[in-house]
Amino acid sequence: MIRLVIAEDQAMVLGALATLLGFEPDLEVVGRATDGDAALALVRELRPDILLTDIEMPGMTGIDVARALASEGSSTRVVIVTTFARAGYLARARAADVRGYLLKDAPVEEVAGAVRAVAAGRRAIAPALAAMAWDAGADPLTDRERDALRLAEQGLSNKEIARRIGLSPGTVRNYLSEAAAKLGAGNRVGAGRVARLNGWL
Amino acid sequence: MIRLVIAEDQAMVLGALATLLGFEPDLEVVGRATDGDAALALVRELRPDILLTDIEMPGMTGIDVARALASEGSSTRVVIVTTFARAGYLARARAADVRGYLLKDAPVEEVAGAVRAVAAGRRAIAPALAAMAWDAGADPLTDRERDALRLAEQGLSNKEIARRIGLSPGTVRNYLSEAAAKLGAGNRVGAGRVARLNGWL
DNA sequence: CGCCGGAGGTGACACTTGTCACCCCGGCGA
DNA sequence: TCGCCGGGGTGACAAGTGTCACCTCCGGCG
Repeated sequence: MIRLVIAEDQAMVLGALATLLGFEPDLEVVGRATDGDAALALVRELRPDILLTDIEMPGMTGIDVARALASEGSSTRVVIVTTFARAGYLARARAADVRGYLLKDAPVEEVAGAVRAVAAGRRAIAPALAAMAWDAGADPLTDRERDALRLAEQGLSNKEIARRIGLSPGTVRNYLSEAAAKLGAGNRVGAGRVARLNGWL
Repeated sequence: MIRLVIAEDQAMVLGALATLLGFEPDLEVVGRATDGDAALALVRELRPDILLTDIEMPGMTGIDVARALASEGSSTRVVIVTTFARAGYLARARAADVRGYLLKDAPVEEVAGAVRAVAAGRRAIAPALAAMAWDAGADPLTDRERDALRLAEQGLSNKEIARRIGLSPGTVRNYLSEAAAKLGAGNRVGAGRVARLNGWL
């Protein structure tokens, strides 16, 4: 019997997934969470074989949870199920020792298959993802550039961004200009789009 | 027996929903679609009692489909299930004669309830949504402002936006400035954020 | 010790945006 | 007919942004 905790912020999807996976004879859903912090607590308490989690959730992301579990040597293996096919997410997931990465585009049956594969010590990466990761390359941004870009995305001016991250406005301009150049965009807005699309923000 | 077509672009969610609703004794899922155009074709062909649809899908949105059905006097009633609690979406849905509007945050059971209510001629609006629509007010943007904002969001310059929508760059500046003022933002980026958050884009 | 490299900063210049006042012109109702 | 919108446009100015060359500081490291 494979014991499973599921974390997913959309209650409807969580409920549906839990119910369907519960029908599988060899799977048992022992816990559910609707945010990252609850998921982490639940995994620590229940020590399931597998944590099946979304990435985008209130509080900790699924990747944050995976990283936390990895760093404390938890025996629970993590499978990520997410909406977004973004190369950067996959890269970060791999770094957090995530064993499975599926898209919500996939049929439900695939989830059960992936859970079994990962429980058996194998990996399960959606093929579309694997291909995309190949030709996407690594995140070219530095931490500072990422910070600046995240704020620029919200419409803040150089001056305001500078105040928030404790740099001078001129440096912020330089960073954003540099980021746009790296990402092949003409300005901060385009740079933000590209970075977000690739899962680099 | 209530006959149902479900449209939803995430195959996993579509499958889960269809399976679970199929278990309800009084509901029958007669068709599934993963994009708006397919959903419209399917509804025309099968004439179900209810179309349960997401908003954001490739091709036509769920609201577009609802509008098309309403304009051709279809007897199929539309229930929307979506991720986003955006007042503008709800307003447009109402204008398209949509009878139910739920969030994926809600538990699965609510969907069956809403489908039954709508099939019986009643309405079903998620309470959180109803409240939000109340204090959100109407979309303050003109069509031109919306067009310009949509392009500005992607990082295009005034000149490029002007070329695409056939106006002069100066006018585009005026529109974006006006839009930002209406939305209480300091610049086009902030204006884009606010508009998107409210479902006005 | 001296040098290097990277993080951060400055200043200058061109270009883009934001703001505002004002113009043109094709309806449309009085 | 007049007048008065309202959509679209112009021009000017201030502010913000993109680009680039060059500077400083500081922590390694040969």
